Amino acid sequence: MEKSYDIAKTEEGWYKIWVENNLFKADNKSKKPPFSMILPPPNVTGSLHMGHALTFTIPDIIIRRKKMEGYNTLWLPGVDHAGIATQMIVEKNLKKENNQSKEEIGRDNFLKIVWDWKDKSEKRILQQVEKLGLALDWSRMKFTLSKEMEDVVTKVFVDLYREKKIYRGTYMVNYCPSCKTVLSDLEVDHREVNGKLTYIKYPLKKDSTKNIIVATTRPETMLGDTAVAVNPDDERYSGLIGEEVLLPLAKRSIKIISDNEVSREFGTGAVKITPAHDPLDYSIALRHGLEHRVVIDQMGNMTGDIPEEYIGMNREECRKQLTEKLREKGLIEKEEEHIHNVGHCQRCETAVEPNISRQWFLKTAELAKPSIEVVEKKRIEFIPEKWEKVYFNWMNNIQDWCISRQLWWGHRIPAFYCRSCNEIIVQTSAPEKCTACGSTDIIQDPDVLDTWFSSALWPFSTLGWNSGSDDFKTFYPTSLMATGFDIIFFWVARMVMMGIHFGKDIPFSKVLINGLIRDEKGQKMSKTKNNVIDPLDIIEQHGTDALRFTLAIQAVPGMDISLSLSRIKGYKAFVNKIWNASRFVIMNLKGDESFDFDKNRITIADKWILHYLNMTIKETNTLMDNYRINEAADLLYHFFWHEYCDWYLEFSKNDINNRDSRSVLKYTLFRFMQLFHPFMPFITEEIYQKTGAEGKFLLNTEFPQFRSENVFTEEYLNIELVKKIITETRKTRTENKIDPGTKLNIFLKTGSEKEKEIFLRSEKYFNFLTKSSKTEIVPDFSSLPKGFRGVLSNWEILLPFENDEDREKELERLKKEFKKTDSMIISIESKLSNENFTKRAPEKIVNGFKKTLQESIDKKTKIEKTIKDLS
RNA sequence: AGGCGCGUAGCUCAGUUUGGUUAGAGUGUUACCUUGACAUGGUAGAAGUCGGCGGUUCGAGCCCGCCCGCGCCUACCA
Repeated sequence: MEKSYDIAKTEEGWYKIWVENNLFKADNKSKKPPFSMILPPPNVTGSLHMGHALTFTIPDIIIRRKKMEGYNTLWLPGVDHAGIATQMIVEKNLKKENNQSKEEIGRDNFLKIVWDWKDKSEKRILQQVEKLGLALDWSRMKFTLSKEMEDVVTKVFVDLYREKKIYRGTYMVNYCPSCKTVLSDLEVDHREVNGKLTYIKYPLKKDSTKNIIVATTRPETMLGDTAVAVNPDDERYSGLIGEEVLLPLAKRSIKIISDNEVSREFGTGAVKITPAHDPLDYSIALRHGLEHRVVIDQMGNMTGDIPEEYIGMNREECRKQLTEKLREKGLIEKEEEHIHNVGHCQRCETAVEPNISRQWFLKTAELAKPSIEVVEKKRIEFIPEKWEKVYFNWMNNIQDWCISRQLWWGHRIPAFYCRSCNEIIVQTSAPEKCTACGSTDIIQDPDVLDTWFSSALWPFSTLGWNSGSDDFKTFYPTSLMATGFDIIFFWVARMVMMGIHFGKDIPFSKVLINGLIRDEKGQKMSKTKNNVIDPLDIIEQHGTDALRFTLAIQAVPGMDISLSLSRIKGYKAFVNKIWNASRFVIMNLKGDESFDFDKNRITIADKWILHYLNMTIKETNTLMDNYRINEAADLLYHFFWHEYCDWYLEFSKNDINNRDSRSVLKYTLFRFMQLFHPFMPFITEEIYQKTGAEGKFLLNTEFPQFRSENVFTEEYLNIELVKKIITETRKTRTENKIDPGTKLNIFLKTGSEKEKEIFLRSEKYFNFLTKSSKTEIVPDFSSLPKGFRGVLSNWEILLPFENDEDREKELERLKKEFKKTDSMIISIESKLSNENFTKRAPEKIVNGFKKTLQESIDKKTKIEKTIKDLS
């Protein structure tokens, strides 16, 4: 085996072999209990980022272990067509390369280009996903816009329409003037913007010397005003309700009305009403039967029945010019700096324009009800639980979902309109003639569905729900959905609604929520901040295993992760450590080892590690069962490095000629490879194969379980004692600057016959690890030459002085230790002298304190005596 | 405006659900060591008023209350 671990050599080969050997392939006929997950499909436009690495690694760890535990596992991969994002990119390319717009080449031609582009882009993202080593069943790979998915989407749409849950209506929606489509509420990000609050005088019609002042952040919308509203309880304006004002610049007069939704405190308490361009105004207008005047078009330019000079002008420019004009006319009372929330398009960051248009909506209230119930009843569990609240909060206030988009790339809405009689026909395939009037002049709705509509169906559409497949029967509901908190509303909530409605059951029983990946300063990663860590770079330089382990050990459920390079490097060193420890074991194996070793022929150290490993396995399983992946990773890390490598491998160097000890060495290494395999699939497989796996793969082996035959409590405690004596001896050596290479005669003293026996059984380990040429246990140090002293509870250590100068130093050190021990005794004594404590605390705790106290007192006495000796 | 979360070693973070003996990890840092698995290493250290105050308790990093600082989500105040 090579002296240092070659990442590329190991990580390149195995994935292909695993896939070729169908290791990840699910079996829908299996009698084993199923465990299934659906991969959150990455966007076809995307490239792998750290968020993916985390969201994919954690479930991979889970499913690999589940498979090893004997479950019939399925992890189904897929890719999302990502409506707006993809269309925008391809449109941009088309403009850049051919200077053409999509309208110029037409819908069909454009879509052909998108499909070509999708094929290329998909290949790239999938290659990147593969680098993570995920146990995905590629034979079941799905695409959200494939024919198969389209059939499901269409059927669902038609069914919902027939159930009257999908309807078409004219409402105020969010419109992105840049993407040129409507957006759902969720696709709008509210951001604080420094704006101006402009106070404008609207002169009264009956007496133009008087006016009512309104405050607005968007003066340009005044051209579409159809009223001014005040609160009915606002005394300042009570006499004006019902009066008319002259709308400046527009040569129209509008009424002053009253409405409870108007706040008296904000601005002047009077608000201009622009029903076509503001959601609040829209709802007030509905109540009062006000006219809608559209003055801003879908591109964000001024339009409609407005003064000539503004027509076609951009909304921001118009705001400036119009304000100037008002100022000239003396109609601006004042302008104030004003920070307010403005909706922005999530994709392109353009400020959205509230817009009235006719769109398709999904009625959500009825679907939400059972979806709330299943979480309340814990049929679906959020991990960590706190995300339930977020889910409930949204579900309880859910609004109807605007599902149509003015795009070409997506699932076309299966609605057909008769141009002769305006009949709307919703069905899975295009009608030949109108079902009402028989006309053949029929056109399909040009719009497509929100990308998230197909995503909402993902857990059952991918399993062949439509065709009643065995996959659906075997693997639905799925077991676990691992995803980020940012898409609980977008995706999780909607999957639950659709899953219950169409899948007739919850889509998954657990939702594992992971946090955000940040940089090492806790900042969000973004291209503009130039702090993005690319997982592919990390994999290239430090390996997938190191990246996976770093993510795993840091992934506290639901918490953000600050990812630092130094930490990754630290775990890369750990991977190397695993390599070298394995190298040691493998180098020492002779080929005659057996996992069926003779318990009577193994050493006390063997029993110690078997016991310790057994306990660790038990704890690991408990942690993993509770999705505490990070704690399991931490536990294994510590145990492997600081118990197995630091102690056991050192002990074992003394027992290498014992065939049964070598067997334990091989056995324990094998167990470690199994335990680590879900976290670090590559290096563990490599090492497992080197120890002679005989055609099997780690994933086919049974995950370690607690075994009662490996309980050796006494031996475990004995070695723990010897470890302490060794550490104290080493400490005495290094503290006194004894050359590490020098072999010494070491003298020990103990007050316990029992511990003396224990020690003698492990003396060889002691000699080996303390560089003792000869160890003598003596009843008394007084007849010996003076030396450095180490003190444990029941033990004393003496390392003879090389020369006399050392004595002072030694005294000083002992005094310090005396003080430390003494203060500890005082603290424990005060605790134990408290009757309340001894009476009420559990016996185990009290006894623990008592034991520690006795040990400390012993130690103190010994130090005291030693100090006297040396003085 | 509501809701959620965070504050623990120089830095980045576990541990708090279930209170219990001397609070852990990575990195950094000190001394020594090219010991035959490993210098991506070893041995032994130093380093923390667990944000502040108060309460409950025999006992609080952990439970409760208040305060300070920071972050996020939701929401139609023009």
